[in-house]
Amino acid sequence: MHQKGLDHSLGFLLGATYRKLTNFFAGRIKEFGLTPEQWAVLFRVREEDGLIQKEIADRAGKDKPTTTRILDTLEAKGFVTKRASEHDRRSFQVFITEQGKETADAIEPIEYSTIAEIAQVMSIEEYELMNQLLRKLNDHTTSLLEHEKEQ
Amino acid sequence: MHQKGLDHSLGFLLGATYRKLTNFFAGRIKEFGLTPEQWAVLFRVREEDGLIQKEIADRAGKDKPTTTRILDTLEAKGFVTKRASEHDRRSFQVFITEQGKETADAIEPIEYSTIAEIAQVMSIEEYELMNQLLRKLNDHTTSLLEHEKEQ
DNA sequence: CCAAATTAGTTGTTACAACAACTATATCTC
DNA sequence: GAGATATAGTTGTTGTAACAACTAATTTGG
Repeated sequence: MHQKGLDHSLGFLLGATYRKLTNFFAGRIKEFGLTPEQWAVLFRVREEDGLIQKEIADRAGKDKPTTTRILDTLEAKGFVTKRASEHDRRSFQVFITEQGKETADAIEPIEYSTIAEIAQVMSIEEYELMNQLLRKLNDHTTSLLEHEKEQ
Repeated sequence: MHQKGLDHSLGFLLGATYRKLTNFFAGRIKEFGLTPEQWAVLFRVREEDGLIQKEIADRAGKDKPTTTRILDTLEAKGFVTKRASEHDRRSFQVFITEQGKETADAIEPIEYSTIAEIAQVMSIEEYELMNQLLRKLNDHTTSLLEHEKEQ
């Protein structure tokens, strides 16, 4: 891959990096029958049992349709179960299953070691700084997007 | 959006940031009938006329199927044309049309100003550093991935 | 110089993401 | 408390990405 002028855009660089990192991680967890995005959602379900889908969507940074579909997949695979909420008949609470818990427990250390492996090229200070800058960018872009939609 | 514990993973942060940035930019160029990914490909075609698809794919950081489909879309919209290569009958050369050139000329400054607007939250030094770190990460992950496939 | 390997491109499939439109329920306001 | 509004979730559509399987053409190596 030449990727001549790869740096023509920040978005390009961000996208390329994200995809490679995701693909690398995907290879590491394929054996558990989960994609990185399914893992991101399962992680949130494990974080707090009984969350409703809207809350999971918010925490996972995904929109409602995407969350619905990923949760459906996770349910079909037996990693989570849904139950109609008693307080609000519009919503469903999501619970992790035994199988889901076991799988999550197995994947979590793999995630950490994968990040460690990938971040090997830089010092801890650089890594922290990059995270901090990315978060700044993320927050700023979020507010720009929200501003836009208000109009 | 709470995004409680957003930082649980570098991949998560990278993905969320990339998507927001892309969406923001998408809103800015929608009027030209192009998505950010289509723009990324058109940019490469404009960069050098007569490239074959494989070369465009490499430069755009996309795989062959994705490039084929995006180029088909660009051709259907009248931004590029394909012509069978005379040197190699397997391949097609891609050329930008007048309409494609005009559109690219209009979008390029928008891309720059969008990046400038988004990067406003940090200093030029921070921006350069972030780019450099991302590139490091990108290169390292690329080599990890290539390593993996050799086996 | 010919069979084997490689390369350019396409097509099919699965998974996400964004957006819009929709149903059902809940909340707000007068 | 009834109508307007907002919210939770689903479904449909389009675009992109990854992977596998395929065709056709080219290159390589004995």
